[in-house]
Amino acid sequence: MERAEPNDAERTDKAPPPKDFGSLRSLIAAEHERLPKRLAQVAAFMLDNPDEVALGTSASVAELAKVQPSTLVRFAQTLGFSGFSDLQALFRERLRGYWPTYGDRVQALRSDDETEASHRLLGRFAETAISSIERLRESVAAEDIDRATRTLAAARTIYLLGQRRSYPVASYLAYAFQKLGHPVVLLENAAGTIMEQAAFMTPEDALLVVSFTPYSPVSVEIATRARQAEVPVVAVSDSAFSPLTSVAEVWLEVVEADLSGFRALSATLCLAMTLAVGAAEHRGGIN
Amino acid sequence: MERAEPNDAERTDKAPPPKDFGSLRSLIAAEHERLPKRLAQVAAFMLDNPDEVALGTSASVAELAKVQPSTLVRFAQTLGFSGFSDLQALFRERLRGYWPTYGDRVQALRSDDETEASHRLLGRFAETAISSIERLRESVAAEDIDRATRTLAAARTIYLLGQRRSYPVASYLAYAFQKLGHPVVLLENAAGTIMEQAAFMTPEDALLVVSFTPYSPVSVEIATRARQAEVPVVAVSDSAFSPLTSVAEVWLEVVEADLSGFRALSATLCLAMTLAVGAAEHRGGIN
DNA sequence: CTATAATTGGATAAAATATTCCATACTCCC
DNA sequence: GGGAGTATGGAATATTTTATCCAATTATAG
Repeated sequence: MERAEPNDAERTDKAPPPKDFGSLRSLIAAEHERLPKRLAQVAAFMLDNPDEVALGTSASVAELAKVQPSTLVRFAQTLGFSGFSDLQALFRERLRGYWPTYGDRVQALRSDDETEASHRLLGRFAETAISSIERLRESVAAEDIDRATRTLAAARTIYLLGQRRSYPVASYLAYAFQKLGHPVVLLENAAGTIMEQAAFMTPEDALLVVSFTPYSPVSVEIATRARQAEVPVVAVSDSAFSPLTSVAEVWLEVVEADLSGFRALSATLCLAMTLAVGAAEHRGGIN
Repeated sequence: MERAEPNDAERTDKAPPPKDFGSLRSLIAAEHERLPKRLAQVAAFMLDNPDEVALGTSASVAELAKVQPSTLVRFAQTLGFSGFSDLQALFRERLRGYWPTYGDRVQALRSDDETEASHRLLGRFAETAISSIERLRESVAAEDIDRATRTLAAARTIYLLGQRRSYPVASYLAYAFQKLGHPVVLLENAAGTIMEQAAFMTPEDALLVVSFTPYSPVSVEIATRARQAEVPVVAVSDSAFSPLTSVAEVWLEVVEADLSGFRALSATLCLAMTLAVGAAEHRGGIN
């Protein structure tokens, strides 16, 4: 019987702070009206300028919101945080891709019952895939896609190259281009004849190479030779480091989120489809 | 005549620092090779973890990059910045407006409709993929995933089967299981020996078959024989009408949204990853 | 193999930043 | 209009974070 006010849901100093940005945002919106003037002002500012709150300092945010830094701290404490920094952490989390680390996920998996865990796992992969795709959409330049699809559309035969993790992408592209009626060769190392196959490329063709860290030496070698033979090269890769960036005419970046040490392909396949269909459209249209 | 070294393009302490994230990134990539070990390590880390650099402190970044904070400062100074903070400012600038990209959006919209069309195409594929993934998450039963992963985990060797459009999925699964340390055989029709390969399956193994309409006769045939030989069969398919549903012990449904006659694989790959990692979890952890 | 230069790690100083505290101003009720 | 309770601004303080410096190590040239 220690609680003084069990009757009302009034927010007190001891209320627990939100744990994710979504809840925080709802909370700020809800509290906005019942807060005193300056604090309400802060609430409004934070809802309107989340990036500023995430990236600024207490002083810079205070200045833009036209309040004192101490008011920010008070505001955060009113919401249940220990200070401005804790609140800011949630704003920053939103900016970060925020994919939970593997360690966190294992805990989540082990804690609940097994069946539940399986579904959670799917949920995690789903979320990760969605983030990667959204990131792709924002980061890839329209111009690059356009140049890539034009290059491919102009090719007599498209040579596809992808080893290891990139192989599924290459094989999907082979399927797609084939279905779209574009002559295509999927370079494979099955019989160890990949270099010989690659030697058939001419400047009228094009090479579409997909490669991620750690870069397959074979892919790099073939791409380099293609460049020397003046074969147009389009590269899909995951980092500015890729040795491919220097040999490719067009270079498209896809960053897939890392989960448990290996990465998905959802975003990469999205880009792959875009390239295939985009090239077909340039070539004379499929619709 | 103040400049001491007008002759060479060597990067000195007085070289002007980049002014936007793009140039910075190129610069880091370019310098990477000629930098000493630790500084190169920092360069690599920064290209791979831009979010971390933007949001972390020098100490946290240093820890993740496995260097000393002072090394970060030195790195920044080598690039022409006054310190780590200045360099970090560019990383933060990129993050600001990461979600709503006003500047980029304007850029994307400018110039001809041609380039815009390309970007639209990507946007459409992205949305399609996302909705497929979300549907997958809602429609798949946790119990089915659990049964599927258990079945796979129990298998001595996992046989993978996927033709045509499903082939990239099968090859991705082969890669994933291999990396997770689970013996796996990817059934391929390269030399026309696929039936013979499939005949090696025993009840201690398992068959994971991926097949979509129109169903490949070969896949159905192999799955049916596997069933007769009492080999556990896990099927991934897109409709309850699939001939696989009757022969499989566990059957998982994935419906990929259709876009101008083209179906993606994003959701299917999501499920594939879940199966691979889920099975590894059951088997006793992947790390 | 030695000498010299370059690079690195870690401690320490400097700066920036967040939080607390308190006097003052404001508001609401009597 | 006066007084209790609350809110606010701003300075002082505590904390965190960054930058500098130097000794130890490693690489390089002779």
